[in-house]
Amino acid sequence: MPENAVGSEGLLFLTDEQLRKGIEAMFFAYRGFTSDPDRILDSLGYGRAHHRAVHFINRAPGMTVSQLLSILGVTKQSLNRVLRTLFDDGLVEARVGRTDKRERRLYLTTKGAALERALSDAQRARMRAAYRAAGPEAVQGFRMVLEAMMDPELRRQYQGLREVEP
Amino acid sequence: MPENAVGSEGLLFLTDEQLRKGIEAMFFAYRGFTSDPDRILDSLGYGRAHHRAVHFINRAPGMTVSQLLSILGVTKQSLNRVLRTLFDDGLVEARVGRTDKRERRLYLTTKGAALERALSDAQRARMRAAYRAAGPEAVQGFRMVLEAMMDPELRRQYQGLREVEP
DNA sequence: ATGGAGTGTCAACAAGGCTGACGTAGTTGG
DNA sequence: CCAACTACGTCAGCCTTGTTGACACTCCAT
Repeated sequence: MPENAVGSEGLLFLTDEQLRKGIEAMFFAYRGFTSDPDRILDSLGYGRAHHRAVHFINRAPGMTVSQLLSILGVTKQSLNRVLRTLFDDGLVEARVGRTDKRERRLYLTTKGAALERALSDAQRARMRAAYRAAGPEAVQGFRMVLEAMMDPELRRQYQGLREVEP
Repeated sequence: MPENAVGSEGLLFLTDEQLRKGIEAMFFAYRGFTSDPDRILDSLGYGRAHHRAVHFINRAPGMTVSQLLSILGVTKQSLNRVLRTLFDDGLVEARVGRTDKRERRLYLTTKGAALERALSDAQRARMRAAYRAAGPEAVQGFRMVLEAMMDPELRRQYQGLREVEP
């Protein structure tokens, strides 16, 4: 891309035009990013909120409700509406905390894990294709810019997720 | 980042773990990406939908309603609700098309341009900081991956915006 | 045993998507 | 010149997902 050339000393490349391109790239790419899971979710009567919940419960099984709340950054009323449908449909189950019995530890059921897999397969396929098309160094850069763009608190959530014992 | 090392031949890096990291990076980064404009919009009683409209009208002044519809990917009823408030508040004005009088060409007013500037300044500041932190090659990679992640039709929208004559 | 934390729930509301249907002005093709 | 189509607006109604405020319950910790 000669017209898009980046100065080798890395000072002149921060024009408003470059920044605007980056902003629009985020906008359009995010649309693509969510479109495949959205189709699956739609066909099942779910929305993105369900996807997010299922994703992070799969990511860190045994998570409590308030941990999930803080990751998702929504109110508990909002999350609860979603969690309830997931319970009712048998995708997620809650087990009472062992040491603290007020807590409800969240787990995917077999059925929930199947949905999670379907959703993430779709999303990974797109991500894989994009990674392949762009190449390894591009992927490195992609991740670096995204991490730098997060709020510090969110960056901690991003880096600090681990499995929790019930 | 040694623990994150990418194989120099670029074949082994597409593990599920790498892909999952990329997916979550998109999720958290997008939250950061929208947070600064969101604060400004909130204080004025607007939402993201207003931001998107104002952004693209600024981007390609003289755009018709249906062009904007196709870029935003929403229904006209939805867009109209937003446009009406922008007209009423004097941020956007519509001029009847010169050759085709059915068309309404959209322009920002001085006031609208001021809001657009405030919003994009905030967003650019974050983007600039992320770019600086990540470095020029990272920016290149960032853009490449994002472009590869877009739907082909959206990619055309992304690349093909230009100013339109009324 | 009392305060506070973790959770559920009810009610009410708003933004911003959607569909379907209809109207009006203006353009275009036969 | 008229019929058909296009661009746009609008009304009505629905859904998801977010919000606030209030209240109740269980349980942990001091």
